[in-house]
Amino acid sequence: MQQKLYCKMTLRLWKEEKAFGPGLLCLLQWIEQYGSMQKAASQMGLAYSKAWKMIKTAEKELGFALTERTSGGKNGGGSRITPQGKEMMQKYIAFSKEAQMQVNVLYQKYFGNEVEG
Amino acid sequence: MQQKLYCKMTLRLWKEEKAFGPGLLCLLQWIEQYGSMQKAASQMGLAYSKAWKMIKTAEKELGFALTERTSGGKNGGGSRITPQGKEMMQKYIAFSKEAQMQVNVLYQKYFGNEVEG
DNA sequence: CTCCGTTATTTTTTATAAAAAATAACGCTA
DNA sequence: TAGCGTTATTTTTTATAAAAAATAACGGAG
Repeated sequence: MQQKLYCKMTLRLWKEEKAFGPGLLCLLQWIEQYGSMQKAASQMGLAYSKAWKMIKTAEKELGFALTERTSGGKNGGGSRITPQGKEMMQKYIAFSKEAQMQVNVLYQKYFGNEVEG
Repeated sequence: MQQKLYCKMTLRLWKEEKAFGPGLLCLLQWIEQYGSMQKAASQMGLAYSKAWKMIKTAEKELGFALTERTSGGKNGGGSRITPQGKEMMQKYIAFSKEAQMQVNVLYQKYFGNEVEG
């Protein structure tokens, strides 16, 4: 049996550059779990330098810090999510979830009777 | 004054590979206007070979022809949109439009009070 | 049969994005 | 002071995507 036609939706927040999207959300979630940018990037199969640039760009665009990062010290330092960062994550998750549900309904309305194959 | 935060939504239809998206829609619209893949691609600043691959992939995934293409003859041939292709375009446009409206409402709900700057 | 302007297809080149690597800095510990 | 494990940053390399180029085929007109 062949795979059915389906719809992928992506929501990205922009200013001059991309400010927030699904990749960044995922990265932040892993940072939250590990307390480390390096471990988070590694978990995602992402180059550390890429992860670092994503966060740097997003924070510049948003105008506030998503993470608080320290280097050096007992365990070498680490990263943690700021309250504003956490709020952003929660809002984006809720926004995406609700949007996805609505789009699913619309997709059924327009493409629900597509044959599979 | 700085640009405000806003949201970009993209809707892509998939099977194994990407089957339909905003780029392909645009390409088909220019083909409809010009009756030529070459002119349409040129209009979009797109390489002809890329345009050709996009259509070929989409038609393979969807399982039906979006365009009917002829080469040779009086004016060298050309491309026209099949009835199924036209229907696909119309459905995708309506789907996107309605989804965009709903997402705009949601965006306001979640991010409508963001400061600009 | 040759010319024309298109589509069809493959190959080569270029541009872009990502990864990898290398180095520095940080600040605590011992 | 040296070592550790992290973040910070730049440079180099690699991978991917797109563009460009080249060639063939098509089929009607002259």
